[in-house]
This record gives sequence, structure tokens and C-alpha cells, in this order.
Amino acid sequence: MNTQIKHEQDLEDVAQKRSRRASPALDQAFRSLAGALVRRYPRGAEIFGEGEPANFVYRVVEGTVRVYRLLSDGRRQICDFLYPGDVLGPEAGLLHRNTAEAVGDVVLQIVPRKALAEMAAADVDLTGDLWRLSMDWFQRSQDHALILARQGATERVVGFLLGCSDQAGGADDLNLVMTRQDIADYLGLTIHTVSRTLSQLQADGLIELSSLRQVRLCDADNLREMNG
Amino acid sequence: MNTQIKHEQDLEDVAQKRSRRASPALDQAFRSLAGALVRRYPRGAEIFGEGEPANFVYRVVEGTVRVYRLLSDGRRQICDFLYPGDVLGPEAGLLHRNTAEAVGDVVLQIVPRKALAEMAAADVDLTGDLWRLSMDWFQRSQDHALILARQGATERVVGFLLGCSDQAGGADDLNLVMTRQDIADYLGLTIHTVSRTLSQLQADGLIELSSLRQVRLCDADNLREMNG
DNA sequence: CGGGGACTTGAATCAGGTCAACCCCAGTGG
DNA sequence: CCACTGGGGTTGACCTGATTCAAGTCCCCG
Repeated sequence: MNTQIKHEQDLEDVAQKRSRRASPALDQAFRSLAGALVRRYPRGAEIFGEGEPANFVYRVVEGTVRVYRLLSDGRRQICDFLYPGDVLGPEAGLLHRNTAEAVGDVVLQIVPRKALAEMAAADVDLTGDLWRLSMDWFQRSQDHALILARQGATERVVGFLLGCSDQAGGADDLNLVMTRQDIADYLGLTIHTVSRTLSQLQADGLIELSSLRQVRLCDADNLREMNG
Repeated sequence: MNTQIKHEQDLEDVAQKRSRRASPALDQAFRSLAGALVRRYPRGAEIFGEGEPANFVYRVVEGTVRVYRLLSDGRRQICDFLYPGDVLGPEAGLLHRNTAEAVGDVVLQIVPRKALAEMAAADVDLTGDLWRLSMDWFQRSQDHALILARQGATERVVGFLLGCSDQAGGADDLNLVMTRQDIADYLGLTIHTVSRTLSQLQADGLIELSSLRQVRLCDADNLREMNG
């Protein structure tokens, strides 16, 4: 279940990918603290759970992670999907405030929270990187809230596809790793509405669904137009 | 328009109020940097606008501030309301990413961003406070997103009222400073739905609307129940 | 080849939005 | 003192878009 793996080149690469902002000190910290601990999680495995003590900080090496919260009525809201290079787990308090799961198979670097906290307490640059990181999350969360509050189903789905495209470096051919249910729970819709909307977009010639998870954006410009 | 005022005791108090988390180093920074600059904004005045250079960092001394973003179609989404003790304005980038306005008359402490940034670059504790602050925002924003994604109109309005009550130290008699439109734009609803929902809550005997802005929570326990 | 999970699709329903009329009240000017 | 005005708020009738309910289909995997 948790194979120890090691792949120097991968770890180097990760620092560059999808770093929404460069974090040299944080990279350095991961390099010096995470040397040994790299762990693999199979599809669907829980990385940490809401309410658990936040003893570790993680960075995605490979795969996709979903971070979500459950409401009292059992409904699930996915806060974000995390991709290689993204950090997860740092909390201001002692407990995790949401749950993280592997969407497909995932490989993570792991750093003890305490060690990182001690390093940060003595290193302004590292603390500054953590600050910028959390500001980025804050920004992303606000953007997400805006979508949930004000956009219709079509805009949400289109926005999601465009986001995936950006994530994949602007590619027009997307391999969605997540299920329709994941997408729905991220966009605040039902699985039915997501499915219908995708079908409609295909009917309109804007996308092509070659298989369940393979989406081709036929007219990215027009889609961006629709997205506002 | 911008009267210079000074009220030592007020400024001391502010540091304690609604500090969702103590920030001693940040308080200290405000104390040492903001000595002179305290400014009053009249009802509706813009404090800073989306896209403007973020040259200052502010802290609310008195009054309520709304922070919002506008969509391409002109709709407004209020991200948050800020109350005495809350900080606004720090950005990871160079520009403000949303607009801040005075809801009623507002008094703010003002610190030059550059001075604060220089202080932070040499002070781990201060940078750490900024980090915890942005983590709090992130948390709040995620909570907000959850509400927008998954709750019905009644739950949203009830949640808002309860939030106002908490803000007022748990009081059952609330003096809403914002308009119905503000509430609607915060909750992702229309003014009509907010109005209807309030009327319905009153009809159900859960609240009492003594005047437009005066709300009494008659059954806070039951309301909390409804909120989940 | 059979089973089951993931997905799609149609029809009925409903919550909230839209449109439109109206009220309430503070401020203003006659 | 009263009439006028305008902004904020309420309320009703109707509409629409997303959910719900209910079949189905597709496809992966044993």
C-alpha cells in the first residue's frame, strides 16, 4: 500500500510544475526534510481526514488529489483539485479542516509538520513562502466562490474544462482523471446537470467526448468567450 | 472628507476585538507604523479598487467594510464584511484583487505596504502573523464557498444572521448595517429572495423585524439547528 | 459472458429568479 | 405644515433552469 519510492529527477521536476508562484525556500525545505519519505496512495485512498491532527505536510509528485468537506446532510463539496507541485496539509491550527483523497494513484512527498514549523520559525523566507502559498489558496477559493455564487451550469462546466486545459499547459485534448461526480461536487451541481451540459456542448460542436474521460476542446476561443 | 483623528484607547481596543486569532507581531507593527495615519471614510466611499496598486494595508477601527468583486456582466459578489479589528489590503502581488468600500461611516488605520513588507522581511513573527491571517481568510472563504454551493436560501439567510450575532458577541438583537442588496450579494441571492426569506422567518416566529435594520433572533437555538 | 459501477437521458417538479406593482419613510422644497 | 420625490424594501404572479425521479445505456473487469 505505501511503497517507498525514490526518483530524484521526478522530485526536481515537481518543484517547477504548476508552481502558481515560485517558492524557493519551501522547495529547499522539502528537499532537505523529505529526502526519505515519499509515499504512494492507490486510487481513492484517504491522505488525511477532516478533524485529524495535522502532523504532516505533503507535496504532490504524481497524480491528482481532491480536497473536500462533508456537510451534515452527507453532501460533499470538493474545495480543490491538486496536481503535481501543489502543496497540501499546512494548517494554521492543529487539525486538518478538510479531507484529502487520491483521485487516481498518487505519489506524495511527506514532511513532518513539526520539523517544517521549526524551520519556518527560524527562516523568514520559508515563512514568507508559506504566506504567499496561503494567499494563493485564498485567491483560488475566492474565485471558486464567485463561480458557485454567480455562474450558470454551462459557464461552470466550461470554466472547469478551461481550467483543466490550463493545468495541462493549454492542451486542447484533456484526460479528465476525475469522475462526473467529482466534477459535480466541485462545481456545486448534480452529476446529471454536468452530464447534460457536456452532452449539450458536444451537440453544439464546442467539445468532443471521444470516451468518458477524454475531452477535446474544439473551439477554445469560443469557450473562453462563453466563460466571461 | 478624511479627517485625521486620534484616539489611543480605541486603537488599543481594536487589537482585541474580533481578532479571530491573536496577532501580537502584527499588532505591534500597526502600533509602530500607523501612529499618525488614521482616516475616516464616509458611507459608501471606496477604500481601494480592484486592479489598483496595493500601496497600503488597513485595519478597521470603527464601522463595517464590504469587500467585493464585479463580474463582467456587472453583477457584484461580496466576498466578506470586515469589522473592527480586521485587517484588509495585504496582497501577495502588487495589485488589489477586489474592491473595498465603507458600508457605513468607517475609520481605518493605514500602514504603507512597503514599510510593512520591509518589517516583515526582517521579522519571522510578523511574517508568521501574516501567514496565519491569510490562512484565516482562506478558511472563511472556503466556508463561504460551501454555503454558496450547497445551502438553500433559508439556510443562507439564517447562517448570515447567526454570523452577525456571533460578530456582535452573541447578541440576539442585531443592528444590520448593510442593505438587503448587500446581504443578497454576499449570499449569492437576489434582494427579493432575501426579503421573502426574512418575512417567512418572521412569520414562523423565529425572528422579529422591528425596523428595516433591526432584527431580533427569537429562537437562536432553533435557528442554529436549521443551519446545520 | 455476465455483473456492476459510471454515465446518459427524459419527464416531472420545485426553488429561486424575473417582472411588475406597491409600500414606507426620510429628506426637500413650497 | 403638507405635497413631492426617490431610494430602499416588500410582495405577488409567472418563468426558468437545475434537481429529482426513473429508466436506460455503456463499458470495464472478472
